[in-house]
Amino acid sequence: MNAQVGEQLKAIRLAFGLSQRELAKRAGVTNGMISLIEQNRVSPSVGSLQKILGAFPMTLAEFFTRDLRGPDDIVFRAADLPDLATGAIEYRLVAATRQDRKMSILSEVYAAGADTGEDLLTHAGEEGGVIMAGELELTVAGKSWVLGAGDAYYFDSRLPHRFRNTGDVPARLVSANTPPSI
Amino acid sequence: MNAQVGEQLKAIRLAFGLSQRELAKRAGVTNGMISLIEQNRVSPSVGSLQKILGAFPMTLAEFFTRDLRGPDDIVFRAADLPDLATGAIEYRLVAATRQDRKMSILSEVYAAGADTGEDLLTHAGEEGGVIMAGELELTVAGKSWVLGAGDAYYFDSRLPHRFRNTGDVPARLVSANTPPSI
DNA sequence: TCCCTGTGTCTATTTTAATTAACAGATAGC
DNA sequence: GCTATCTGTTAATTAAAATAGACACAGGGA
Repeated sequence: MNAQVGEQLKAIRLAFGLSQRELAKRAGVTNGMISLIEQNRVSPSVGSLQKILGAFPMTLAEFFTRDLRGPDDIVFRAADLPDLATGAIEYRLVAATRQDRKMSILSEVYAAGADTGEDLLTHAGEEGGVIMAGELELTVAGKSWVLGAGDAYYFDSRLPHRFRNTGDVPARLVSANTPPSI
Repeated sequence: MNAQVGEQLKAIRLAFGLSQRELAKRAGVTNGMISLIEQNRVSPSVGSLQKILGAFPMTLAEFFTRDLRGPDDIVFRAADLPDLATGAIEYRLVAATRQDRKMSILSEVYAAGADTGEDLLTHAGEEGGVIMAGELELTVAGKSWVLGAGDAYYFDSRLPHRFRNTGDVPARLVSANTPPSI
């Protein structure tokens, strides 16, 4: 009789906005069983639990790891975003503490003249972003563009690339990359 | 009757160099039970499985995650970003034409009062974003927050969610989601 | 050879999980 | 108020998991 399983299942069910009967119907089990499990009055077989989780859908691995990563924060205040600054470039990572993120979202500020450097970046995955203010020069695979507010980019991160603020005011952008490179 | 559990337990037991009887003794269960589980002839209750794993020791989370260890355009000008607007919400998708994108990056503008609606959204994947201007109310799994410029969010897209501009000026944000939902 | 101790498997029994079908409380509509 | 429909809980029954104990096989020693 695992003391955690009941509370865990109930929390997930409520997060998905389902009633015991609704969940039971989708999972192909009885509502009574959901009730008993949530009260920790029975210890479901892993087969049954798997069947139930299938309704969300969610794997057993996700179920049992869910609260190991603490309460999954959803909202991150501007002041709380950790700054991974390297010199003249400010990188603020969204959901930095979240385990197993499928992507990284960054709020970036390039000071005037800031540059990722002559040694071009290459790494696995894809990345893209939208420029919010200022001017930013992007170089990918030998080509260069100057991007302004509202402009955007997207490319395969394996292509050698570089970002540089060629203007005289800070350049701001929001970028994302997957799988997470940070 | 989970087809994986038997093989998984057997592999771990052998990795620890234990016999069925030895494991059973340490776990406080019978050797016959270990035998039946390893043959997938029964689906152990999570309580029993937990008891057995306690002999290694190993958590349920570790048990179920163990084998989970397995010429495009680059720049898009603001004016060229296709607008997938639906009513009062403007969605501009970056790299819309790119094949097999691993994520979607969107530049969004919510007019005052704009709302994704009472029917909460749920879909596969993860999503996150950064608010650039205005105020936006985010509701996820029954909780609500009001986000301002610089604030950010990140959550599992399967959780029912909703965006709403509760302010009187347009709200701007950049969001990303993976795998692409658009 | 015989005995001992180890291995994993299997049957009959007991215990527990899961189902069925009912109950009581809350809410909405007539 | 009454009816309909939702919610979660629960007693009695059925189905399945867990136990106890026996079985067969293998490898060492004496």
